[in-house]
Amino acid sequence: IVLADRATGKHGGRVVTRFPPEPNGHLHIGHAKSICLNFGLAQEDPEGICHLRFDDTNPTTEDLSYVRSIEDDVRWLGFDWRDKMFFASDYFEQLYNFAERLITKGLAYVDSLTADEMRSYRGTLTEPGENSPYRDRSVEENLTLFRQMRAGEFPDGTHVLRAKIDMASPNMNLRDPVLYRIRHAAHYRTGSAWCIYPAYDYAHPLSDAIEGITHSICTLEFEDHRPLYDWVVAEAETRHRPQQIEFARLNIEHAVMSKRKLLELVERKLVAGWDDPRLPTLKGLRRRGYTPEAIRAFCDHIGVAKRDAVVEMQLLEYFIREDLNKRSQRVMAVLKPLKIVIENYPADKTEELDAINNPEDPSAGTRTVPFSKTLYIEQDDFLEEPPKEFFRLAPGREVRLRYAYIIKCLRAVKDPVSGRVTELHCTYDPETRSGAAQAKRKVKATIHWVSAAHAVNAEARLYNPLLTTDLTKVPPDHDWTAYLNPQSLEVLTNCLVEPSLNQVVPGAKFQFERLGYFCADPDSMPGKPVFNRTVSLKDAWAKAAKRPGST
RNA sequence: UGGGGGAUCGUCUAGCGGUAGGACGCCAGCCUUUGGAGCUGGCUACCUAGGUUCGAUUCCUAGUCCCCCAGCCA
Repeated sequence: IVLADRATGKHGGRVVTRFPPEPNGHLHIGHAKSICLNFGLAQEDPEGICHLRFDDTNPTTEDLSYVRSIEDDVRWLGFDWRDKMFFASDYFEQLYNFAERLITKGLAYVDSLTADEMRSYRGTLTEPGENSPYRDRSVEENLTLFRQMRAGEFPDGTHVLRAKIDMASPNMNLRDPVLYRIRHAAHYRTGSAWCIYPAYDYAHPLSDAIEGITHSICTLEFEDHRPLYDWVVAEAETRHRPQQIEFARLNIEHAVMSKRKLLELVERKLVAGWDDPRLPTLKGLRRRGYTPEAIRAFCDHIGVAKRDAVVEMQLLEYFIREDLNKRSQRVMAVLKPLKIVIENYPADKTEELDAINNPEDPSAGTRTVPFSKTLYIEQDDFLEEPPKEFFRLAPGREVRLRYAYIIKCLRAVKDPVSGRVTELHCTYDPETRSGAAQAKRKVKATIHWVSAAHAVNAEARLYNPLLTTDLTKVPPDHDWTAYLNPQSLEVLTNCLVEPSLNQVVPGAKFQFERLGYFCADPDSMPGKPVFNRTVSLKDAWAKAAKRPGST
C-alpha cells in the first residue's frame, strides 16, 4: 500500500524486498505475515523479487538446522526466492572493509570501555550521554586496534567498534552504536574464520544495500533505528540506497508468540517439540492441519498498518475452516461411543452403503461404509429426557443415520449401579435407506455412526491452541507457564472411525461429520490412525483462556 | 519529565473535505440426508476540546491515552 507510489518511478520502478530471519528458531504465524508481505509485494511487480536472507550475525544462537527449517517453511507457505538466497555471513569480508573505511573517515572508533561503563556513559532517556574517553583515538590507532580485534588478539568484551555519531542525541540509537563486538565463538557457517561479528544495525542496512533491496520492511520497534540505517547506508557510500519501512507485527490474542517463550516451552518439554500442534509455529500449525492457502488468506486479510493490533484467534480459525470446508474429505467417526443394537436387523448381515466424500467438491467421489446390526453413535446424540430444541435420539424418537436408515429408539439399557445409559435398542425402517427412490420420510435430525464390527480404533488429539491469560499480570518472579490454557494440556482420547481410515497418509485433511476438522498425524500407523483436531471447538478455548490457570 | 510512532464498530481493516464500507464476532430467522456448512436480516465505531470550512474521520491547534527506545540480541 505504502509502496504503490514508490513503484511509480523510484528505484527504476523495480521492487526488491527481502525476508531476513535470524536462524535462531523456527518460524511462527507472525513471520508468516512478514513473509506474505515481502513476497507478496515483490509478486505485484512482474520484475519484482524477494530475497531470503539469513541475518546470521550472532554465532552464539544460530544453527544450520534452523536455516533448513526456515527454507522449508517459506517454501511450504508457497513462496519462491528463486536463486536469491543469501547470508549476512557471506558479507563479513565486505562489511569489514566498509568498517575500515568508516574508521578512515573518522566516523568509527575502537572503544575499550566495559559493557557496564558504556551503559553509564550512554546516559538515560532524558539525560544526554557522555563521550567515551576512547572516542578521540587517532585513525591510525583505531585501525591498528580494529585489525588486532579481527586477528583475535583480544578476549571477548574488551573492545568494540563504535560509530562516532552523537552521544547527546535524543535518539538512543545514535549515541555511538556498537558496530562490531568480539566473540570468540564458532559460527555455523564461517566457523572460526572470524572472532568479531557485526551488529544488526550495521550489517542489516549494508546487506540490503549490497543486495540492491529497494524496500526494507521491518517491524515498528525499528522505527528509531531508521536514522541509523540511513546513516550507515549513506556513510558507507554504497551504490544502492534501500529504504526502510516499518509495519506492526502480528499479535494473536492469548497466543504464545515470542521466540524466547516458545523455546522455553520446547526446552522444558511442556510441548512435544517445535512442531507440537498446539504451538503457533508454522511447523505446529501444519501438523495440526492448517493449510498454506488458509494462512495466506489470513495474512492478506489482516492487512498492514502501523498501529498495534491484536487479532482474535477466531479470525485465524475462520480462514482455516473456510479453506478446509472446501477441501477436506468427510468421514464418520465417533468420539464418545454409545452402543446401539438394531433389533430388527439380521445379525449376520452387512451392507456397504455409498457415502459422499465431499459435498463441496463432487469430483471427490464416493466411498462405501459398512452397516450392520450393532453400531456406535455419539453419546451426545442421545438424551433420555430431551429439552425442546433437541431433535436427535431419545426414547421413542426417530432419527436418520447418515447414508443409512431411519431408526427409532425403543429403550435405553442402563447400568444398574451407576444408572448411566450403556446401550440403546432400536428398530430400523428398511424402506428408508438413504438414496432410495421411495419412502423419503423426513426426520428432524441426522446423526453419524460407525459399525461396531468394522470400526477402527484411532487416537484423536483434541488439541486446543496453547494460550495464556494476560501475561502482563504475571508477577516478575512467577512462572508464566502456570498461565497456560489447561485445556490444551490434556487432550488425547480414543475414537472409532470408519474402516476407510484404517490407513491414512499423514497430513490428509478430514472433516469428521458433525465433529470438526481433523488432520492425519505423522504418528499414524496402518491399523492405528492418529488424528489431530485442526480447529478447536468454537468457544472452548475462549472459556479456557478466561480461566486464570493454576496459581 | 527526552526522542520516535499510533489512535475508526467487541476485534482486524477501508475511507483521507461531501451519506463511515468490508470481514470476523454476536443476535434473530430460514434451510439442510453432516455441519461449526449455506442463505436472509439485524447489531455496534471516527480519542477529547477548540478552530478553518457551506460541510471535517479527513486540514490546523491544544490536550488525552497506548506502544517502542538506555543489549557488545535481532
